[in-house]
Amino acid sequence: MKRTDGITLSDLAYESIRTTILEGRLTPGTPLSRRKLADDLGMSPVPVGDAIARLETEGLVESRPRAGTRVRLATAEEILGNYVLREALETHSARLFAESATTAQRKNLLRAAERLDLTYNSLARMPFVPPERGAAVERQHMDFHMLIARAAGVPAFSSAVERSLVLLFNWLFSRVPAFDPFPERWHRDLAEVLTTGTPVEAAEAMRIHVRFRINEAMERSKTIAAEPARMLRGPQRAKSKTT
Amino acid sequence: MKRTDGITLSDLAYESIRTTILEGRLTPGTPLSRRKLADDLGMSPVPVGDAIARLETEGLVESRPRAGTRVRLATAEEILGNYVLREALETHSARLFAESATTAQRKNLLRAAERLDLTYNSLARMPFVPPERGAAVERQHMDFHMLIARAAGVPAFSSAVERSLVLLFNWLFSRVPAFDPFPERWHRDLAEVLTTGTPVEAAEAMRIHVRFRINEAMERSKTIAAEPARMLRGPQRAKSKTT
DNA sequence: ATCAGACAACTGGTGTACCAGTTGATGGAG
DNA sequence: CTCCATCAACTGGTACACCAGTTGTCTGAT
Repeated sequence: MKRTDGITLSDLAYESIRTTILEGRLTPGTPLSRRKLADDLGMSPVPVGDAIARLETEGLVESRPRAGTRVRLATAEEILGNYVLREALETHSARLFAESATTAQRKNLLRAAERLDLTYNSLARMPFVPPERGAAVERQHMDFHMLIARAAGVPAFSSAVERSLVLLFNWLFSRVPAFDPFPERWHRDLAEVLTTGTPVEAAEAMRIHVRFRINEAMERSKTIAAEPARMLRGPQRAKSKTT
Repeated sequence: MKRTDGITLSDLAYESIRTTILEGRLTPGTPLSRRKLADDLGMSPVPVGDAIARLETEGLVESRPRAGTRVRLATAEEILGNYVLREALETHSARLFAESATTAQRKNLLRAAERLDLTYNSLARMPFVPPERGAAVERQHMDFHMLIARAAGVPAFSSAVERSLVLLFNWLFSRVPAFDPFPERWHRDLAEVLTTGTPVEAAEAMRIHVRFRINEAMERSKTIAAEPARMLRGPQRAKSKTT
């Protein structure tokens, strides 16, 4: 997984592009030119192409062989599929946390939950949420979940959780304006079960948490499906000649 | 994830190398030369390097920047970490199967379980298991688990399960001689719970199944840890000069 | 004004060349 | 005989060049 040795240019390009996308500074649909990126990063197109290939397997980017590469927004099916995956990973994550998190980790989680709920509640009171603010809070939300996943101390596991979350939150915060109201103590209640409940209770609490988001996301996807398609994929040419 | 368009040479190389490893025809420790592979496949080293990079993120291959690439055997920690991931994925897989598999899928699973147990039992009676045979049965075992995972019909999910299984079974069937005795009806019993039990029962049955393998694998890793290291990683040079 | 057709610019994929770093064998010193 | 410094051969990473395919625009006919 991780290069044990010094980092390569390809790694550098990968990290750079990835964080740029994750921070929302590169919105879905934006075309990415291998050569342009190479110029910006001061390297040749080859390592950039390598990095893009990696991002493609992560689903963050879509590249059609000779027609360009763009930042990708997952399809509704994909998000749904990803949720299935996420339910598997996060319920287990919650179970492990309840089983074996240290007291320090539990305290930490409770604090993070409190902060997160505060943020969401303040957002809910705002008439309009600027995009950067929305992206920032989704990132905070993601960090909350990663706090739980990382507590197990198993990199293979937490990185799998991360991949799943990245796909989702990238999708979520690409369409920030409408924040569905969250329950006032949504994350605090969850954190409380995780820190004081049994592993099974923790897993079930997380399952409910995740499913709440599924429904919300699918609800949104309906509104979305029709409208931004034109922006995301370039027009398809039918065919050339009849003869 | 999947190239929507026609396949590239890089894809071809990836598939080729991957299946070769998975079928056990390329055992861990085998050095892979980008150029040699390129010659064999009739292409240039570039797409091969691309393929190798992808295999590296999967953990099937390890490449040190200018010192060669070899087929990789996961470390014991990694296998343990992977098992955590697998427990998450497979218990959910079992739950989903119990919830929503069709009757055809259920029948299919029962039949596969029967065949698999038969194979394992016949293997257990053999005084010596030839490596190819061992690899073949592990592949059959993997197919059994994939049958469950694929029933959900969610590619993102089943491919995650597959990645996890690949890492594990690649490890398992690289060391075939010692087959721990499995319970006579090990998989048949599991399949029965999955097809007739409640989702929760199915998940728990799978959890036990997976944990059985964890213990077995960790037991083995002790015997292994000391011995094959020399074969897997080349000797490290200390340093050059004292001056 | 509309639209089919053509075209120039650009895209990603790949072949070739080159580089610095690593390796394992070799040969000489003790 | 043992050991270590040396070195030729090979490795993966990267740059550069080139290609076929796609795109969006611009043109000219209707």
